[in-house]
Amino acid sequence: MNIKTQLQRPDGTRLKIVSEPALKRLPLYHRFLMERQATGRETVSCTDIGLDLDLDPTQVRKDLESVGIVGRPRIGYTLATLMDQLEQFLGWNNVNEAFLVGAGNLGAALLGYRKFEECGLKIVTAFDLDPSKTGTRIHGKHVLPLEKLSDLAQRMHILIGIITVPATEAQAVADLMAEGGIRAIWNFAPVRLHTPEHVIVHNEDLHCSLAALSQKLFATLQVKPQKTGLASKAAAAAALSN
Amino acid sequence: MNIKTQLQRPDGTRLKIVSEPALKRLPLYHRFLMERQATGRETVSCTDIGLDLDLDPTQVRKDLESVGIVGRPRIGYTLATLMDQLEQFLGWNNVNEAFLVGAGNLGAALLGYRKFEECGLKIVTAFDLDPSKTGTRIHGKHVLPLEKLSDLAQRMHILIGIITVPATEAQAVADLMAEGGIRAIWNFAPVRLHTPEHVIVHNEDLHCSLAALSQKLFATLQVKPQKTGLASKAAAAAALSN
DNA sequence: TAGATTGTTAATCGATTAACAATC
DNA sequence: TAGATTGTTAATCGATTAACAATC
Repeated sequence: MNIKTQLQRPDGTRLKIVSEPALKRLPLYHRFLMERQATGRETVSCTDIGLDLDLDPTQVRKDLESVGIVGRPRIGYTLATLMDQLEQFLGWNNVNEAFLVGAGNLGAALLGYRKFEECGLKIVTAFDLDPSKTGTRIHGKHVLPLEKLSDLAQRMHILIGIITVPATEAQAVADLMAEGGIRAIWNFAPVRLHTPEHVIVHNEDLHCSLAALSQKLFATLQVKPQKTGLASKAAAAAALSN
Repeated sequence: MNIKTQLQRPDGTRLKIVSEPALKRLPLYHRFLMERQATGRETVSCTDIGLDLDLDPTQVRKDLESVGIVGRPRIGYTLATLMDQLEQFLGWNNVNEAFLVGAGNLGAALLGYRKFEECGLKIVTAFDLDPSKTGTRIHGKHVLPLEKLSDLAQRMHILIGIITVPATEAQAVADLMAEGGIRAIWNFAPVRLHTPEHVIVHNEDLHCSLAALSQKLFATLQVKPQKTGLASKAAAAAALSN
């Protein structure tokens, strides 16, 4: 079956294919709707959304359409309904249990981040190689020895794995996850992982992201020399002389 | 001046404009080269790189070309030279000092992450509103009260700010940063920030990223029912029944 | 009704991929 | 020389933006 065609779910509902850029915008829309809900308004237009998020209204409309959400000409979308539909589509009403491997600084931060649960992600257990960490709890969650991962993942039907180990260990962890039947890996280690075809990897590579940031900054400093204050002028000059 | 044209730096060197996707791949190339260096080989071809990173060789070549790196037909690129050129372009030989605001879990994790320094990012100080945190040190770095940020940023010519506060406070922090002459914000809070035109924002929104991941997982489970083991079949079935 | 907003099709833009000549 | 690999131009693909009719 072509991935481009609309898929049929077991219950007959159609599953729309939404492009990744569009997908990443949906949570932004939802967030804006929450703010707007506080104002008491009951409808929104794509113009409203686009204005706040600095996006083309047409793009917003296309995104909503791609998810199968329809509005009413002249009126826009009903706020509450739209929020529901987005939550539904994003799966925020369900719970996906996940394992996290690597109870270091970053791992601990993710374990302590409660907001993920609102997005349907529940990190249930952490794993680590370091015996000084295993057996402890971090933010209330058990840290188990790594060798238990694969077996437990299978028995608990865990589908999502989060990798926050150093780059050198990441591939080995990914292998264990694949072995345990995990189907999606959220990889925070700065390496590209090789996995079996049915295991998808989503890279959160802060190094790459940082490279993009520095470069954008550098380009900006070149193109638009600051015009506002002495201090900032000096700063820009200092940066250029690097 | 059109941002699309090649820019001229004060020293006459041309500054190439590289697309963001390409930019984010450059660190991956560098990483592969480091691995390869360990094997003792002295040259690489785009095919080698593409094979390891699962990228089209033509794309690799285009990326390198866009940065102004040239190779030799039939030979490829000299490993050491290529690494140097990438580091040069990415600015990893210089140091960019940065301020971080929000000494919570995530903030602390970033403060403790030494690898950023290899990429030219040095987080020099942290800031927080919480008086129980200010005055302390995290991973050796001072945590100062937020009100000192703007003034200090100006005096130290800090150009990069990192935001790891809750969504509700992020905009206020961004305003302070802009006031302090900061020109680039790495924003980990799940909100879109509004900043003056000359301040660029790079969003690292894990919520959005998670949405993309869950959705990809969901789509994969629909399209390719697992064929390998009983356990994983059960897992997939369980997920579908959600 | 008039006008704002959706729905939908077409145009543009940019990035990726393909093709092929140049070259070491 | 022969063949692998770069350099470079063209084709494809997908996402964004523009245009405009339908509609409440």
